[in-house]
Amino acid sequence: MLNQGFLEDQQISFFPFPANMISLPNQNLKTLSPSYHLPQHSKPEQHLTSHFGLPLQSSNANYWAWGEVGEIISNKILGMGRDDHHHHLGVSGMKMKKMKSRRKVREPRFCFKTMSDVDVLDDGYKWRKYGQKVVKNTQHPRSYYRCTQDNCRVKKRVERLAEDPRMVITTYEGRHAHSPSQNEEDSEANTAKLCNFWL
DNA sequence: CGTTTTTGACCAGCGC
DNA sequence: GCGCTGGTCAAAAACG
Repeated sequence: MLNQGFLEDQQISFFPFPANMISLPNQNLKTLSPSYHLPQHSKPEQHLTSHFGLPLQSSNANYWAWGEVGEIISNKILGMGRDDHHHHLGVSGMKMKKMKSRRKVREPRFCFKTMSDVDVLDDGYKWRKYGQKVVKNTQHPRSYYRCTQDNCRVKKRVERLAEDPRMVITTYEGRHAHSPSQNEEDSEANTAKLCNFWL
């Protein structure tokens, strides 16, 4: 049975990503273990299927990948977070006022699963960690990251599979309103490769 | 010393 | 209402 869900009223698309769509720029590969390119056979994890409300799709590529094209309904709280300046005006973060629910904002979200011994894959963007949580029925904590770019509210969370600690689940939420970090000298190549990702 | 991470507390949503 | 759970905040600590 699927989890209650934000998915029920939206269209869902699958991403049986070809391996080359997900592969990271060469520059970044050195930070990854060899096993990153040597996936082993694995089976879809049942609890993940229900968590995301999506059947996993296998491919013969290097990755299990799945996701959605769609939107989620945000909560009705406005003025949260440091990219919103309401709380600098005397409303403390923990005493935020509930504002009238604006038009519901929906954010695209998708996730994928890779085999890697590093938790945070270098995707060309700069992230700041803002939380970590141990979720039920898992032994590895889930980490929450936010894009450091101003006016960019993209978030991602990273967790490791309890059943197979070699696997990392990365979930992106939102869409970047800017290009990946300009610090990398071959950022053009990065952008070229990653554009498949974010479009 | 500016930026990022850590970490416990807080919050909202859900099920009962 | 209460308790559980996942997501977020923010102060302090760590980092470079």
